[in-house]
Amino acid sequence: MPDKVVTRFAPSPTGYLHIGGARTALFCWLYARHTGGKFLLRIEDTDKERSTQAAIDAIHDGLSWLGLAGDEPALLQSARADRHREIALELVKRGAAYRCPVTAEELATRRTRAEELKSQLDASPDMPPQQRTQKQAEREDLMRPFRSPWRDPTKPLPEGKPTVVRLRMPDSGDLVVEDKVQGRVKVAAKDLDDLVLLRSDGNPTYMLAVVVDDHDMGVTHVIRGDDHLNNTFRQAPIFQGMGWPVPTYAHVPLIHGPDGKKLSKRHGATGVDAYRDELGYLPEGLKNYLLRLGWSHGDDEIIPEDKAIEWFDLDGLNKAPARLDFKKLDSINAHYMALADDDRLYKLFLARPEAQKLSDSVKARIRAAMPALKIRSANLVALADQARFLGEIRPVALAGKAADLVNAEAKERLAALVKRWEALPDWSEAALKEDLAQFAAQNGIGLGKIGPVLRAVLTGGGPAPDIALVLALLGRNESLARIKDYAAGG
RNA sequence: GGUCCCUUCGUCUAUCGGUUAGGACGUCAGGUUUUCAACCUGAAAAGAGGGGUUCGACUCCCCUAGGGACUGCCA
Repeated sequence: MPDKVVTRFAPSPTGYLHIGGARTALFCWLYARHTGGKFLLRIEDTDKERSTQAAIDAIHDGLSWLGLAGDEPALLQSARADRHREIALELVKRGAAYRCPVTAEELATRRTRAEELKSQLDASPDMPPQQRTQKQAEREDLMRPFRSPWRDPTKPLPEGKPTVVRLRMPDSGDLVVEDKVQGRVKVAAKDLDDLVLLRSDGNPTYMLAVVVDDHDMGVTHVIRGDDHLNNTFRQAPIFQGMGWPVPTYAHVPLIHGPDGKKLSKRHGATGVDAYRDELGYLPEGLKNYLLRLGWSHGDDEIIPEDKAIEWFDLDGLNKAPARLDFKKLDSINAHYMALADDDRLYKLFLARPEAQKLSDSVKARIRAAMPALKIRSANLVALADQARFLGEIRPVALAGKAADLVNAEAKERLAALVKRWEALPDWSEAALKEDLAQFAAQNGIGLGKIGPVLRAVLTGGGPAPDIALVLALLGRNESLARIKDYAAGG
């Protein structure tokens, strides 16, 4: 009987939920759902500087927006320091770790010396060969993974000097991980250093905390960014030192910006809150896109949540990092926009800054136009842009291309038309429909050309309105053909 | 520098030794719509390079190049 799957998402609070983190959270969540297991949350808040309550709230906020809340209340890593210490000491007792008096400063000096040597070697290519090889040897020695002299248990500790607890890495041989995404990965033990588990002030390090927490939470599958792949070889020996089972690992590639470089602030949106607030995406749209980024199920593109749960598996994950493509995000989100409930979209629209100063009658128009607005908007920003024209009824001078479409007489009539519209308490279906048809017929410009004219007149050259939008405003989404019939038939 | 990971159209990807290398987004052309959008049809567009293994390689192995991660008493 295999144990129930337990996955976890363990972000450190940085002020927002990173889009890449959101994707790994999604994978963890989907895998738990797919297998009927549990999805847990842990906040790695041991860095007191960064870990404010606001930063933690931001993570929860992003996750709940995406519908990825944990199955149990989130664990705060900082609250478990005692437990971590306990394990560190147990590890020492078992001989899997040891106390070491070498200070951080001493280690830093080592690194500085190595860099010094490198710049010396680089700066003087004509250095005498003997001197060169000597310096190179010294440097290589310094660059080697750190093994403390005190890993020898018989070496006595200096009196009164503070110590750290270091992990005793295996002396030789290879460490092997069967990663569900990356396959079999092997690292020689000699390339790993004896990392610190407990600082000299008695506080646990990340490497220790992760392992203890994962074990205590019963995590069976660690699905995380592949920037942690190397860390696996530092963590597995800790599990083994305690005689704990090592979880199954799946290291998913990171998301890169459109230019192929690691996603960073300069690419624009890195936090999911920006995708929601600034870019106006729907959570289901963003989720579907994120899922397809690095994972596939044949040729399927639009994958609703129930299908995602049914189909998701670690096997489908790609090994290469994927680039963000906003055009494709738009296209996928557009599907979900068209599917979304009108009232829901209307509420989302009302919450946006664009909607703040609109009058009630304009809002009513927009609500009425929602069925047409949503099918032509890839996201809420585009929707707000489309809706803008519904709120900007005002006569302005014809300009640009639109002016060529009508003669002087027509312009006058149009001005009158607009005046009449403005005088209306609200746009009634009959009035507007009639006016449109009449205007078109009188000017012989065809209903189709009314679009640009309207645009110039009503919005002063703003966003392109759409004849279908005008119709939607009337509460309908009729075809242009019907309007033509109407105009022709009188 | 060391260790590890990655590499199919511009982008996301399918292919799990035998295909005219498929799909999606984007792009371009045409059609429909007397605007835009939407929609329909079509087109261009890919196995990083070099060696092997094999009857046969995008697929397996090696090398090179290019990207990335880690290399802290940060997480």
